[in-house]
Amino acid sequence: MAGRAPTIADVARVAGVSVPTVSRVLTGAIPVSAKRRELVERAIQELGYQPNAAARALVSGTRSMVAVLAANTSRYGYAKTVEGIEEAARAAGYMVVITVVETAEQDAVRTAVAMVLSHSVAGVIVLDFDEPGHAALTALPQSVPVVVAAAAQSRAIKLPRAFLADQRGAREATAYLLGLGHETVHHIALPSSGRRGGRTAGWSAALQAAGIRPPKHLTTTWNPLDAYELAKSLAADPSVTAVLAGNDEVAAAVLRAMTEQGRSVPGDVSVVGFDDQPIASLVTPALTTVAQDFAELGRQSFTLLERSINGQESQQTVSVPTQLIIRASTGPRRD
Amino acid sequence: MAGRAPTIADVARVAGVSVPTVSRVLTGAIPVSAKRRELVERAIQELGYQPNAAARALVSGTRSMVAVLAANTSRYGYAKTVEGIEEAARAAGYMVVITVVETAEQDAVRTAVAMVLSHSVAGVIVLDFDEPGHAALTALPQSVPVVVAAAAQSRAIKLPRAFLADQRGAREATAYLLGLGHETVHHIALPSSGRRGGRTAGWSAALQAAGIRPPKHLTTTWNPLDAYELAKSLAADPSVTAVLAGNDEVAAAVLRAMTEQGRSVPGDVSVVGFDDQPIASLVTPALTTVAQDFAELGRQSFTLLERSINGQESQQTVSVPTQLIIRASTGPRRD
DNA sequence: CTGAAAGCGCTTACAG
DNA sequence: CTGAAAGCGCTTACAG
Repeated sequence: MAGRAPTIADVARVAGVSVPTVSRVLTGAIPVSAKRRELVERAIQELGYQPNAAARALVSGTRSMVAVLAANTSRYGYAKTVEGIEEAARAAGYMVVITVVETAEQDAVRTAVAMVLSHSVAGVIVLDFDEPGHAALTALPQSVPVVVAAAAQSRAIKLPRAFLADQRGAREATAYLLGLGHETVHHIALPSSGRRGGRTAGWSAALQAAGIRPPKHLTTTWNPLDAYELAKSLAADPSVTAVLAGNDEVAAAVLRAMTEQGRSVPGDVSVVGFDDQPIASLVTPALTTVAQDFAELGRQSFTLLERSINGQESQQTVSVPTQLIIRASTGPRRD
Repeated sequence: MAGRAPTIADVARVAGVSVPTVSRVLTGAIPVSAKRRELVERAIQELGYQPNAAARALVSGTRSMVAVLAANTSRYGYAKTVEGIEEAARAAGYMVVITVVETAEQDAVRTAVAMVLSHSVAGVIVLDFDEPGHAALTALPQSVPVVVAAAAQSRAIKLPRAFLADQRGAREATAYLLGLGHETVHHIALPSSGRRGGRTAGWSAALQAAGIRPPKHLTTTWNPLDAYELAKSLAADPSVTAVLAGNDEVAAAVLRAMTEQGRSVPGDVSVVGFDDQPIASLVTPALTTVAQDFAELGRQSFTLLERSINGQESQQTVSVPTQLIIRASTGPRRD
């Protein structure tokens, strides 16, 4: 393309000072006379000089990138978390590099981790939302600061962690449904990284607290069509009057399956989603859902990482609350 | 954290060879005897050595990162495009670093561009979906390979470009609606980077080809609630019998506004979305929509970028086709 | 095929 | 406050 980018030596030459002097005005640590400082600044302007991050990282160990390791980057919760990380990182002067870990298989995990490690990042945030994410977590060496962003508390790993209080959210939503007079609440879970996701645990806890034996929960994939098939079996069962879905898409699938089966929502059955995606208020009926602030999860994760990078250990775990948003898909049990 | 990462010098020492020899087995360009190669490989294994990408980039100019500049990373089309880019980049051995350009204001744009430039990336892909993206495009210097991923053809900028054939998709969808007997088609557009987005242009062209004067189109924001407000005004107008929405979320808003107004879909009004997000088949009625393959757009963009990086200029523009998916939200005009 | 030397663009002690 | 020197971890000619 065009000529090579200007270097610090070019700036020094134009400004008529030494290379270290330019470096000093750049880093700002060591004092430089006002006169030379101005000369240097002018030269930088004139040449459109940009410091070379690679050289800088090489010599000073100053890292200006953080990596995020995730199994996916486009699904709502994942994308929003990445967005929050990027926002906080950018505000702090870091760039974010993303690497997806497609599966939990050793090869995929190793390749991803090796890539990240070779790029001398300041730290890495792992989206421990699923098996691949969790596998990546365990494959990371101690040599780099790591924080985990999780969709649930749990896991014994000793690492700073930000998590969504989805267990509590599920408990509250379930209790709310029970309070509406439903005799039990059915649950369709999403695949998760734990033996049992936080939402499923919260749902189960709420039922048990009410003295109700949790019905067997169903587990679906990330493909809403699979959720739809599962939902049809629920729709065929007249004892099902309240459903807690793993996320809003699953909830939409339930809405549709119920409607097709001639069961009205919320007249015959109440449905609660998870996430509060933008579409949640637009489906018919508008979805009651447990709002999760993924962007905040991302921001908090970065804050934790920044602390770790700076050697401040401080608070190890931060929880991001959920909020039950009641709309039109839930109502009292009809006798 | 732990001790410093092993360097090429450590590997050389353990293997009992010189540093350049290690480098040679690493890069693979220059032949090395089988014996030493094996010694080196064993040492690499033993030490868990990872080449330092910064040092490598510094000396050889070998870049292993590509940047994506975008106004947003979490909305469906944006996130899917990034996903496609990441997938293709990873397969080719590149990492992707993302930077969001929040607004088209000079400050935001400059900061983002400077960040990217200082990180010696091999190239950059700009998501020219909106004003900030477009501003970033014009702020990028000639010194780095750039390709544009766009939601529409257009723009005179002389750069390799992959674009979604959304103009054609909108034209087909509009013609389909007209073929159903609707006298005209109304349109709610999303904000776009052009004076007039591809979808709007395609819609307008189809109407004109049929000798129909396009009604004034409405423009909404990315917030589905705004689309919902707009949709209410359309719902109140009995002459509206067919609506082409800017994307599936807008279409969901239209569905809801119509239903609330007592106008049935598709009995009274037909609605077509754009994107075919997973939720499209789950809303009620299932949405007829123009499917757009954003992931493919991302992959194609990367392929173009890779060519540019390797100095092969070849084909400058690639178009990713859309596909009209007919479901239940559209039907013949009822008299 | 292999090693000693030079150098990528920067920052950090070291002497003034 | 400032410049000459050394060195970060690598790769690329240069000589063998």
